[in-house]
Amino acid sequence: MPNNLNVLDCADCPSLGDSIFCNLKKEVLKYISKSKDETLYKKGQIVFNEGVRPLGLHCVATGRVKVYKLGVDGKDQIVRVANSGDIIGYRSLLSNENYSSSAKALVETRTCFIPKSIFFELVENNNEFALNVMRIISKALRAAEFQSMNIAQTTVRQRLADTLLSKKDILEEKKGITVMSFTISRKDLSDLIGCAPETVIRMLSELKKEGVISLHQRKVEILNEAKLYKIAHRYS
Amino acid sequence: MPNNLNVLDCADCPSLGDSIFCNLKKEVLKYISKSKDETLYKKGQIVFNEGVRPLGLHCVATGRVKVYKLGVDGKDQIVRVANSGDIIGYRSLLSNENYSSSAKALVETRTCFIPKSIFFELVENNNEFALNVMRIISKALRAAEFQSMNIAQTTVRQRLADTLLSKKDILEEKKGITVMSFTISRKDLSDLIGCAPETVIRMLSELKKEGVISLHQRKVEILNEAKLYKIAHRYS
DNA sequence: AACAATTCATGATGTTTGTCATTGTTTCTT
DNA sequence: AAGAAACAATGACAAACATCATGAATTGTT
Repeated sequence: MPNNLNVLDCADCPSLGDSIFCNLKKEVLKYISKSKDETLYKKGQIVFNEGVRPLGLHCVATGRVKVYKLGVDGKDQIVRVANSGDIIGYRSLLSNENYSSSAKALVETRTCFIPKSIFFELVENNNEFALNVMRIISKALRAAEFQSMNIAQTTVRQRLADTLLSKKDILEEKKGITVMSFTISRKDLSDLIGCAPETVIRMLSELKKEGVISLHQRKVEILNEAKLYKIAHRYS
Repeated sequence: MPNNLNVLDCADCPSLGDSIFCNLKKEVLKYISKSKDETLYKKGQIVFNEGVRPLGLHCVATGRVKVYKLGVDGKDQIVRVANSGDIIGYRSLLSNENYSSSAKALVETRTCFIPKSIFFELVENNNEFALNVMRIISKALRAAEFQSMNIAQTTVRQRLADTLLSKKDILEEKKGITVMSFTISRKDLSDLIGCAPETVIRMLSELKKEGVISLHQRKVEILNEAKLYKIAHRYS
């Protein structure tokens, strides 16, 4: 069971700058802080479940959460990965529907829960905030539409390369040198890409043989970024 | 070249009730009408092109428009089909990006163009309107996320059945009896489903052999709706 | 109405990817 | 620290689908 805390003021949140709350006034932030509920999720814990009625907005303060749809026989589809500063569950809230996806903590994660009433108060009375929300959904929509085309028209190898590149900003230190590496399970990778885990494993082995990446347990390290771009057919 | 007209007041638009403008006051509608620009597109004409900067909002008054992304070598991906009352191009407008997809008239289509400035005036000053827009994007996002999972996890046969069912409300008259039929090219069907046109043709032939549909040129008629549901794995 | 240009339809073939089975490895639990 | 459970890796095989080629039908154009 997740722990409930109630400490940090939104104004002091380290992720404030990256969030849709970035241009809200101090007093508004105080008001939100009073009504919010901070929660700590351990790795693997569920933040919310598909099909359930949303009661408010979840905001990732620290950690990482995967948002995924339940597919046929355990074959989930990861819709997006939310990092600190990101909000989750806003789509269902806005269209007044039950959650169309579930959310699960990928690592230890701290979230803030803002009740539905407060969220709609903000949306309805604060233009800047409403526009921020619209921009967020717009970008999510662009990404989702791109993803459909991507799955329909590219090979697993291409998508894998693309996904690895999109994760490259998650840097890790290794003997003082910053390397492009990150930790992810094969199942999560396959759920992101939209294929069977075995296929991901095969493609990873292939890329490893080609010297493009190295693998140590669940840690993937990018060795040849340029080649990865070529494989992904991305030129940026 | 599309014809420019300027006649109908938004308040008299037959699609008003189905649109995001449905709960705007008469005087607001008059104000929009004054600034808008009505255009007639013949079948196959482009409404806007991917990569171009949006200058305003397009609203489909009558007709049907496909919104699609350019994929690799001519393999487009249809994002959605907009009917009368639907708005198109709002996503790019809101996130202040160039169009991420193109729009083309599937049949003779009449649209109204509302300049960017007027659209943002409405969004910023009219809460009801802003919420309508949010709901529209939210639903589009839900659909797009579902589509990703659908393409990743279902067969072409399933998706074809699903797509045919989703078009069944486009009824046509046949000797006085209302039948579930509609006209669509194989290429458009394949761009919707995300596969090669030959595969769609094969699956259509299969369904025809099984007596589930009948084909007369580009007209598809649903003969056995129940079986189509079964094939699509939809139980609603 | 006749021609050109698309689109439809179908077959043959190859690629990509999924499924199932097996073994080794890692991680979790007690 | 040991046993159980989950995950990773790989092979063999099958299914789904794309591609290419060809001819027929349809549509658009003059």
